[in-house]
Amino acid sequence: MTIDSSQPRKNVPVGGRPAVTLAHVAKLAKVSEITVSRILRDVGPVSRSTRERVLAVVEDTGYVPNRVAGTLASAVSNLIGVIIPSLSNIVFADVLRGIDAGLEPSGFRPVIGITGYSSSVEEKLVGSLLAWKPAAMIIVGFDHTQATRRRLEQSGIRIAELMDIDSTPIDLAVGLSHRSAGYATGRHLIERGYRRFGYVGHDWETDRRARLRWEGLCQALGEAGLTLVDQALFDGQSSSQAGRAMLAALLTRTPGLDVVVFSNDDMAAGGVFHCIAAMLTPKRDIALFGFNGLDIGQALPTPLSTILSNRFSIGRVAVEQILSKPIRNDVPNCIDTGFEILEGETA
Amino acid sequence: MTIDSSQPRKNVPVGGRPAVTLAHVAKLAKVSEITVSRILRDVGPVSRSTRERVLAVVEDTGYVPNRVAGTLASAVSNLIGVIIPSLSNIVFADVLRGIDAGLEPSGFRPVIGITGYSSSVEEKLVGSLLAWKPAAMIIVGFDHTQATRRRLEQSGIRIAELMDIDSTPIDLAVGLSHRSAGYATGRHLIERGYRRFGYVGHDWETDRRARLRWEGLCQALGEAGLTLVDQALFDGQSSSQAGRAMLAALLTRTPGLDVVVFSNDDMAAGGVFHCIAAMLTPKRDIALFGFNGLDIGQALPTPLSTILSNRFSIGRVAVEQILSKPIRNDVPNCIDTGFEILEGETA
DNA sequence: CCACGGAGTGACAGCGCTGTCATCGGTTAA
DNA sequence: TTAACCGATGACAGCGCTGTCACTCCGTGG
Repeated sequence: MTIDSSQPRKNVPVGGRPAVTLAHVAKLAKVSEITVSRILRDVGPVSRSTRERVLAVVEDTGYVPNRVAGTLASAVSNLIGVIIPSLSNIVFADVLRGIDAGLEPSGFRPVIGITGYSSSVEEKLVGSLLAWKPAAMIIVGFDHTQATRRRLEQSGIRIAELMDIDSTPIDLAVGLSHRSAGYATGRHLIERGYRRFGYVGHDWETDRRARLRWEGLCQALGEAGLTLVDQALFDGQSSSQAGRAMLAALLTRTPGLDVVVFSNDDMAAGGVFHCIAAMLTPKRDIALFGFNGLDIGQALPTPLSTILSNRFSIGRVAVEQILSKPIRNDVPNCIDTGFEILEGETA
Repeated sequence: MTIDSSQPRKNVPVGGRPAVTLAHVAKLAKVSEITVSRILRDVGPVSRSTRERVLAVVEDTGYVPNRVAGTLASAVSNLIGVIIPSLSNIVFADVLRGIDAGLEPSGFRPVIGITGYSSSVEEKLVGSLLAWKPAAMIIVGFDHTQATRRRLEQSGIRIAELMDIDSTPIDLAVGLSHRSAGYATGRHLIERGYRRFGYVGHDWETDRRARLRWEGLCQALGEAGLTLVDQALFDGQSSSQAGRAMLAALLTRTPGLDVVVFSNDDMAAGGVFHCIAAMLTPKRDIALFGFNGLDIGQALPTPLSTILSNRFSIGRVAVEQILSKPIRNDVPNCIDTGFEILEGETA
């Protein structure tokens, strides 16, 4: 079964044959285009016999519906814009997994953009993704430029801002309170008897959430009449290597610390490695505490004491919310996916 | 400056105001639509004054071009379909990063699909991504169903198959020879004097590349008159936890091994953790070797001996190839991104 | 026997943009 | 002076699909 290509057509992939269109299928099945369209979308009444005949032709020709045309005609897209800061950090990969998992049954597809923590890149990405008329937009964080925020608001589509519920979203926020998580870390460690706190972190200009946790921690310490004795901040993105180096530096500079809180598990794993290399036993010699609950932390010789953030859920819940209600909330809505202290063996 | 919405229009996002269109901008700037289009795409001759006037209106109205319509009209899309098996494995996240990095300057956007290592899911994804008429398709691996392969071939667009150059691609393959990497592992370890080899792996029904490396390893051993003394395969995806448990099991079952090769760094890191917990010194008591060259392996107390695969490059090179030449190669082309032995301190 | 309703189908007009060809002054070379 | 030419602009016809409305049958109930 071949395609009539007598009429001139544009629909020719750069190096290939003309693509099969609805019109071709309709002609071959001797029905109108709209009938084929109805059958493929499973809407409206169609007789069994016509349906079967048409589906046979579709099968034969290998027809692939053109969603670009379909979206233009119906103004209903099955794309979801997704903007994340980075893929180097497994946390965002987890969120993306959750998004994909939530999207999977619905047939929606994520179009992604990676900002590299730059809000000007984010602004460009928002424009370029919005140009595809996505059904919704999912974006990590709240650090948008004025223009970004305006565009998102004006788009009219549903917007989910993820990770964080410490600010007011445009439409929907899904995440956890990083300030509370930091506070809980402080309370937990104080209750376990630690008093001389150190902190090892990474660049928090780009990681506002790490900073929020730090603030929560300081608040808990303050309420207990304690302070952070010393801290070492790595000037760059988090990594195990950085955590290892920073802990080494901190312990040299300020001996006598009880416990060191890390900005996240990557950094904390580095801390554990430093201890092993320096013949220090975590907890007995120095307690260590992370954030995120990554697999790697739990596989360490001494499982890391940390806080589990439900990254996967954050992505998934956001998608479920968005798909379940195509119009925005009247008032911005925050969904708390919570966190959980993992006792571990390092604190 | 407001939009004339007297005419009936469909272009109304589910809960919002009508969107600004080219026609609006054209009317406000008192030029034809095509002129606005030309200005925005920066094609054809346009006088300085018109350009400025139009751009001012664009700015004022916050006009966002509709790429859906543009793509339909011009048959030129700026989407790239990307299909990967998983995001839990940082390796694929790295490839995706490379893809994004390569795409970044060009304005192309990746639309992603995750198969979960299922080729029937892959088949569905290929259909659903092809429906968006992407400019090209990037897909990890060679394990496609017949139907998937046919569709990809017929699409006419450029197709890059990543990670692996041990098979013949449809159009372009970018990756490394996993068989060679396995072989190189074997040679390297034999040269260093190891003789009693063990292997710890994960489910290789789903990870064909791990199996290729294993085959290469066995070949090297065979050529040297050696064999794999014993191996432990974890029945599931790779993880540090699995590597730790499997190494423990293997060493109990078969004492006296010189060296254990792991299916990848995640597994090998678990092996290092087991050694630490069991008071074994890597290399002195038992040598360990991984694959991938992940950051985590290098941050370990004893840096992992492993092979660096250039995941980021794989993604990036694939994109560069695809963008530099919009039509397929006459004969399938393989690009070897190579690998590099990282000596480390565990073997 | 006729009106009525619903199942099954199609004609037609766009969706918002771009490719193509035409138009219209004004400048340059002959 | 005239033809050729170029820069600047626009008219128009789609791209492939779907929303809308209309039409044709049939079976049913009054």
